[in-house]
Amino acid sequence: MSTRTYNQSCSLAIALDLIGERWTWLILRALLTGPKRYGELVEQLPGIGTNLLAERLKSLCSNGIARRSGSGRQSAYELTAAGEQLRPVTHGLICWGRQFWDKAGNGPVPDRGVPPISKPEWDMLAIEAAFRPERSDGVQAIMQFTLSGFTFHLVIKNQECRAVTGPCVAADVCITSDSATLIALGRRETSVVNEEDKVRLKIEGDRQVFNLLFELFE
Amino acid sequence: MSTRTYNQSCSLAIALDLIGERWTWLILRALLTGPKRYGELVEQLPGIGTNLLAERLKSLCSNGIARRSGSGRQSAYELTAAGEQLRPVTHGLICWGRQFWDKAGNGPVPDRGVPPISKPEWDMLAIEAAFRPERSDGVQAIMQFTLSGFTFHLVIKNQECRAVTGPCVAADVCITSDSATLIALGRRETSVVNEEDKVRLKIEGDRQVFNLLFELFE
DNA sequence: CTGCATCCGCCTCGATACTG
DNA sequence: CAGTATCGAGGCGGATGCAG
Repeated sequence: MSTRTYNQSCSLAIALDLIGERWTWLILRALLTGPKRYGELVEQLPGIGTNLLAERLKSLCSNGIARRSGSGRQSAYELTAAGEQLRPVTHGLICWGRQFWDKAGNGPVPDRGVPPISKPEWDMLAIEAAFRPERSDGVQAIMQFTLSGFTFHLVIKNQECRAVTGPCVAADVCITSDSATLIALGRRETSVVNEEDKVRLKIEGDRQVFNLLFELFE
Repeated sequence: MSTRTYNQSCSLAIALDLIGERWTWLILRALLTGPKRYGELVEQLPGIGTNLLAERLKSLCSNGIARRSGSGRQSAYELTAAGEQLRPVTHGLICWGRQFWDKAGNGPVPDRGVPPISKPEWDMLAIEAAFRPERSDGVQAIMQFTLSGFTFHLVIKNQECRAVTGPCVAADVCITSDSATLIALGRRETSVVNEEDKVRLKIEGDRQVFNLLFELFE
């Protein structure tokens, strides 16, 4: 409960006092895709101690970065405006981290032998981060993804891209696949036809909109 | 030496495995203002254990984020291209952290009673982060700062702003002050005349260039 | 059943002392 | 000057307990 601090008059040190401790930024990753209940957070943060999660949430709330929404039965945690402002920074960090992936999805510091964990929820922010607004002038589209059974959709509008949990009836195209296949496609290590043949990729709807994936994202 | 890892196939988690541990980002803060020797790093990171610094540096080097430059007598640590790419992300985090300052320079998680530490070196990145490139079209200038005895200069060119340690003979304006005064000026809590009267601010050279501080920075 | 609080073993951290 | 060695304190991870 002592909450170690750098105690420096420096914006960076203060920011790190607030969100620099272990797990905190990953909690924000989860909250950046919408409000989450305590149990959902536990699920999206494999290995976190439940006590630690509770403490981090308390700290985020008392510092005005998150808050509790709803009440009793439906209570959940959501970001405040200050928390929401971390979205572009998080995108930047995600873009930076991409270069350290190897083909197997490992970082340079893998657990000995243990294969890395993967959750389709994490791809939501990764896709948002890969969006290049400067290429999207005048583009408006909704793309729905179902990756390994998890469904979300991307709203592209006003040179912004936002990932939202759940399906969307107004989607221009629905893509059913998994994150590994999408990554391989993005890296041009395979082709759309090939992946459709192998049933790792299904495209329903406007294939022109699907092709935006290659034009607007990197 | 076990280097705990999140072990997730997620760019953000991988990035945090690399630079998310305690002190690491503050080491990068120091290296983002130029190569530093071991002793200089210790000096700019009050409270870090020397063993921890050594371990972090080893880890940064082995992951291709920093490297040793020079040799033997003159050896120092500097960022690689991958490390340098963290500059905009760090600027973003600094901008985000600014809102949590109180008037006294404390963050929301201050050490009980202990006044926060301040080093003019930290202001270099803070000023860089406050630079708004979109306002600087066609502007080219060099501003030299001496804050609490520490001198650096700002090179503004091509809609970019870069802080460099040490003086610059080609500076358009030389500013002698301290960071608290500059912050108060930026917040419009005081005026240039007032601070010059009280000898907390000295401006030598082109005052027009000095005024760029209010136009190009926030 | 969800949302935490408590407890405990271990590992990281922080400070100091020491060495090439 | 540039680290390495050591050791106590505390944060972290996992299991369990408990209240609404």
